[in-house]
Amino acid sequence: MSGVKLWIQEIPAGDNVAGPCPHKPADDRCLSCILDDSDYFSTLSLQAKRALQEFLEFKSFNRHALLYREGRASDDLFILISGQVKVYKSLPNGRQQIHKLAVIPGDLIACEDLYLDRYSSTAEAICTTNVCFLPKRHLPQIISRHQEIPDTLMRSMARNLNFYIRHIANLGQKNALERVASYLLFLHETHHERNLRSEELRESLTRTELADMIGVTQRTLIRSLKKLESEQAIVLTRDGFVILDKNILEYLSAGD
Amino acid sequence: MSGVKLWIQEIPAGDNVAGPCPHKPADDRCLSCILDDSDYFSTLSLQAKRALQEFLEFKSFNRHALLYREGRASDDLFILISGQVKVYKSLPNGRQQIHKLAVIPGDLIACEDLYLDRYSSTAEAICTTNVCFLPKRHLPQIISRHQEIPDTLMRSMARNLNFYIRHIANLGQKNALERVASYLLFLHETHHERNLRSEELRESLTRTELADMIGVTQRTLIRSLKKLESEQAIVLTRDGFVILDKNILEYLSAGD
DNA sequence: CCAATCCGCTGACATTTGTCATCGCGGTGG
DNA sequence: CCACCGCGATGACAAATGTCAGCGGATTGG
Repeated sequence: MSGVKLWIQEIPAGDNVAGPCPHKPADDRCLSCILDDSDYFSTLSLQAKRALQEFLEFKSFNRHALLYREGRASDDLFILISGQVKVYKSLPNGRQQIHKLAVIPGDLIACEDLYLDRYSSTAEAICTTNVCFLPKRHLPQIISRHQEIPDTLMRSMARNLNFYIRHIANLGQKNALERVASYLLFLHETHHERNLRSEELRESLTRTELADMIGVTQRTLIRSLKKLESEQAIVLTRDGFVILDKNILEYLSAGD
Repeated sequence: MSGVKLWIQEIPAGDNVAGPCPHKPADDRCLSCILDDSDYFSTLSLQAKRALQEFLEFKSFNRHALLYREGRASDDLFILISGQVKVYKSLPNGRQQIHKLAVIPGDLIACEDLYLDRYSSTAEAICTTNVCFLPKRHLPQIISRHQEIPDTLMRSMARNLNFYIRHIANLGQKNALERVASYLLFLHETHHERNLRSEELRESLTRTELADMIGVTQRTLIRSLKKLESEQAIVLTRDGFVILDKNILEYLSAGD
């Protein structure tokens, strides 16, 4: 895999601490701008950013393009810049389970495969998406020089673990309606986390994808959405939905 | 939380590489013996082990005792020495979802809460269990001195991520029978991984706990076990089961 | 020895979820 | 403009799963 080189705005020598990049608006090809958007990487020192810059490359994917495929040699780690990526596992019976949506810039993709020879999942862009990728073979070198990097990775992995645990609890103990309500609330949170204003939450997944994420069939998903609508919790719109009453939604997501 | 100090067998100066501890049989209070059993820690250098030793403490728990409780201040990281621990999350509706069983010596417990103020789950001993715990506040110091430590932690976290992803796929896309079959196969694998010989796999969870793990009710779990028995895949025994035909089990775990 | 308890197990029935076939809308390309 | 296709949506029915009440064996403690 190969891509476009990234660069960092030159900053007066001696300025070693992290800080917002001077570009206004942000430049998609400037590593500092990219990392400033990220929860994890924004606090990296300039040196660490420079070290990353040396090995990071930039690449674009269109809808339905695969970042990587389950079973292929696992060579790279990905950092989301913009767009959305779904990561899923295929089962012997042909079904798919989406276990992760990367939507927030800075989200790390494939960190679970860091120590595996082959990717354990498939990652697919669900809209036009920009990422940078970091060949894994360079990581030991980067890590040995910059202790902030493993710390950053560990923070990201720990956050992922918590996300998965919540997902497991939802899948294991909630019925379809509760799961759908939980997902909509989750979407609402990330929406705010990204500082988006609009009342309407745009849904980027198809009904079938959403069903594959929350572990039900499309039929059941739609039944649950209708139920939420009839309970006045949400309104379905053209390509998304609006939350009418967050309390009702929370009540329905908990189940009794 | 406080416990008993661990120690390391003195080894001639200059011997800096990792190696099996000379104790035969292994000594439960000797850190080297403990770590030798672990996939992750066994390769640590002697210096790193010594650094850990300084902060690790040993503690025992009886069945049903809690290592920590969801919502309490998250101060420690745990390493399993012997016994078994279940880690679960409680939901608003009163149900529990077990997301992790620590059964193999060296298993890390609570690493998902490393960067959180409070534990996000509850950990409970399901039999007499020995662990050591490491106060999190000492980690930055240990990490800055020994780069192998974050690497070890990351390996463990990556493995956990993969385990969770598989669990999510099972919960989301398999029916009860397939999940039960998958779990039994998983148990069979860990059994071998621990070099246990007996044909009979001892089940340490109650039916209800097992149900809480695979996300079904106890009623459904038993239905599925009976089905597996009637298909000649397994035989239920006094306190465990025997796999009669691994192929049948694999076939049933895949679903078509 | 008995009572109390925990746990595995079962039947009967209600509810949820999946399956399958089908319809219709909206976009897209010839 | 029309044919095609992907996607959302629906009804009817089948299958899986949950709920609840209850039985009985094993263990524990008096």
